[in-house]
Amino acid sequence: MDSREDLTARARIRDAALRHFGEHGFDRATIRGIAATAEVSSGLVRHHFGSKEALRDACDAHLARMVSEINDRVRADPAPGEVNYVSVSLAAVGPYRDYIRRALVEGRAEPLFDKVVELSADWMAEADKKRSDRPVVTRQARATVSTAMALAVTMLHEHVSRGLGVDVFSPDGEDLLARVLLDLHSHPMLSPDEAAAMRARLPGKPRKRR
Amino acid sequence: MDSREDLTARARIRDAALRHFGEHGFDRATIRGIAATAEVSSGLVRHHFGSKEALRDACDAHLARMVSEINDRVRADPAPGEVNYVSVSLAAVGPYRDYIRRALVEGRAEPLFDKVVELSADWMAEADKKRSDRPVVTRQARATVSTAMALAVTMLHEHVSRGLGVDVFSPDGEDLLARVLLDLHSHPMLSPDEAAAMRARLPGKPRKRR
DNA sequence: GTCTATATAATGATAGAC
DNA sequence: GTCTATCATTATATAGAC
Repeated sequence: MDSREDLTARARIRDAALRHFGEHGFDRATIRGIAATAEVSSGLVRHHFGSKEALRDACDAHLARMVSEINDRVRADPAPGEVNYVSVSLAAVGPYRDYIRRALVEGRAEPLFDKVVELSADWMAEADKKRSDRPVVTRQARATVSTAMALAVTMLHEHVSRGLGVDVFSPDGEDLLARVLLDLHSHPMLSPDEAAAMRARLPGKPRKRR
Repeated sequence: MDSREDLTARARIRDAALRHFGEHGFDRATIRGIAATAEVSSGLVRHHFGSKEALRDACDAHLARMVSEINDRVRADPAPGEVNYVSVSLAAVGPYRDYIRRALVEGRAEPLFDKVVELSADWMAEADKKRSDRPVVTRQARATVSTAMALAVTMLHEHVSRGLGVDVFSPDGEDLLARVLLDLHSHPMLSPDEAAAMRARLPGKPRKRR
């Protein structure tokens, strides 16, 4: 959260909003509470942002900017074939995790999701080179679903933590999670033959690549 | 939603609450709105459930009962090696999709999640028989993460729909999604060697199975 | 840019009649 | 079991002073 104490009031309000929205959700969070955290009056919040909705929009926009920067940094980074492209992004985005989680399930923060899909597609393009059979669906489609799956653990972290017996955001949890993901990602649920058979049994007419 | 018109007022309120909570979220949903949908007075809601929170608890409990029934039905069903165990559950639970989605991301509806994990673990036990190498993590752990991933598309359906270019809950979307999942599940992201190499590079000390 | 004070509107909870 | 009426709280939005 920019960690400096001498931020403009506007920035302090925005950061406070990010925290409150993340912690309590948009509805439960109050302008007064945000103002208190930012150490300003509720009137000033209105002066700068106009309304609660607009304040949320400002939060989304700020996050999108940040994600763009992270995106560039990850791309520049030479770390090859890292499955953890999502973990990396999420780590960088750490303090905003709660906010992002809520935003995503509410269908907001589109630029954020789409950036991660791009990243995933890049990685997948590499993997596709080693692949013998031609994919039956576009890379974009596979990257999208793959991204959703990669975000699932974060989205459902309470349940995953319960199932794993350890908080997934703790060091132990991260370690265990990494091992689980490694196992899952190296052991396909279906053989190519099984997949083909199931695909043949699909109700819809055979369709074009989309 | 039990679809009968002649339900007890209590049941009508509960069903209306399920819809309102799902559509608008718990905070935004109002007792008055729920009462209106159920065609009763707001006073009666209080009479039957005491408070908004208690009403939500009743919704969760009702859903848990339903899921248990679905669970039993799926288990009894001879459909073998169906990847779609989640789709099946979700289809049966269709009208409550929005409610479930919100409940899950808020860390609620534990019994629901845990039941699906059980189902997933059962299916995985079958798959493990065909497996040569010994998994490095418990089946419970793998089933948990796997379940979270399987639920991801539902959780993030707006974003997935946007990425796919088609509503995932439409017939076309379901068809495309099925093909994507088939492709993803039959093409591991990592080879066993790669996975082993990455596991070796993991920071934590090698750990016991958990 | 920043504050205080107030208007206005909803909502959850409650009490009590039928 | 069901309703009407009302209270008390809380939050956003607003207006205007410094």
